Amino acid sequence: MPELPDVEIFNRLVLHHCRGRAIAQAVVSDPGILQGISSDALEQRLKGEQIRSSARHGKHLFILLKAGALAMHFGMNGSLRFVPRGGAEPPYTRLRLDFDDGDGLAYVNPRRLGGVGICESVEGSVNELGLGPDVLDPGFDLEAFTAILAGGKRDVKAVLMDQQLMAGLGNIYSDEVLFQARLHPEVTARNLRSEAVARLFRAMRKTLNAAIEYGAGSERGVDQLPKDFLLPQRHRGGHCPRCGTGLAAGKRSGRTGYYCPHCQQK
DNA sequence: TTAAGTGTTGCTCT
DNA sequence: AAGAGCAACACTTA
Repeated sequence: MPELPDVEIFNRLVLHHCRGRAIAQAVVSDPGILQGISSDALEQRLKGEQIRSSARHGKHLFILLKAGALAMHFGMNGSLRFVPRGGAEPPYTRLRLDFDDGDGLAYVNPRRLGGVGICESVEGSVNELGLGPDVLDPGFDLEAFTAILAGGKRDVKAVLMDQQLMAGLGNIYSDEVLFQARLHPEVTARNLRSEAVARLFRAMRKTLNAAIEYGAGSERGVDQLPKDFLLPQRHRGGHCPRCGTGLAAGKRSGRTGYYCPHCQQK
C-alpha cells in the first residue's frame, strides 16, 4: 500500500487527529523496527513530547515534535492507525503513542520492512536519505522534472521509481502514471519528447492527487476511483480500462510492471 | 500448497 | 562507473 498517496493519508491523519496532542507514553512492542535508537531511549525521548505537526517527503513521514521529529517509513505494507480510547490495538503494532485522554496512534508493520527513528530535522533526514524532491512539492515543476528525465539513461519507469532522483512513486503508481500518460514503461527516459514529458508530468500530478482524494474519503469502494484507473485491473489477466486489451506484464529486477500494449506504445 | 507482492539495501556481475 | 539482477527482510493473499 504505502506509496505517496498512502503516506499522504497517514500525514493527514496525524494533522487532523493528533496535532497539538501531548504524548503521555510511548510503547515499543517490537524493537526490530527501531532505527538507530534503543527501545528505552525512544520511549524516554517521546514521553512528555508534543506532536506539533506532520510532514511528508516522498514515502517518508515525519511527525514533528517540540524538538526534532519521529521519522517513519512503511516498507511494503506498513500503516499508521488512530486508535480511539478503548479501541483494540491493531495486529502487528510495533510502536504505539498513547495520548493523555486515552486515544492512541499505532505504527503497524507486519513485515517489518521500513522502521522508525528520531531525527533532528526533516531537511537533514531527507539529505541523509539522499532523497530527490517530493514529486508533489509545488516547487517541483515541469522544468525540474524535465531536467531529471533528460539525464535518465534507464527506462522511464526506473527513473520515476528512483527515490534519489524524485521521491514518492513506487511500482504501482509508476505504472498508473505511465498508463495515464499513455507511455510505454520501457522507453529510455531521455528519449522522450518534450510533449510526452509534459503529458507525463501532468498525469503524475493529476493521478496522485486523485488517489489521495479517493483515500482521503476513507470510503474504500473501488467505484470512487476515477473510472479510467489502471489500478483495479493491475494483476494477471487484467484488462485495459480504456480499450479492453489484455494487459502485458514485464518483470524487471524482481518487480512486475503492468501496461496496456495497445494504449502504451513505444 | 505454492508463488507473488506495495520498498529498500547491499552485494555481485557486466 | 553505472546499471541490471538478485536475495533478504516477515507475512498475507490468490
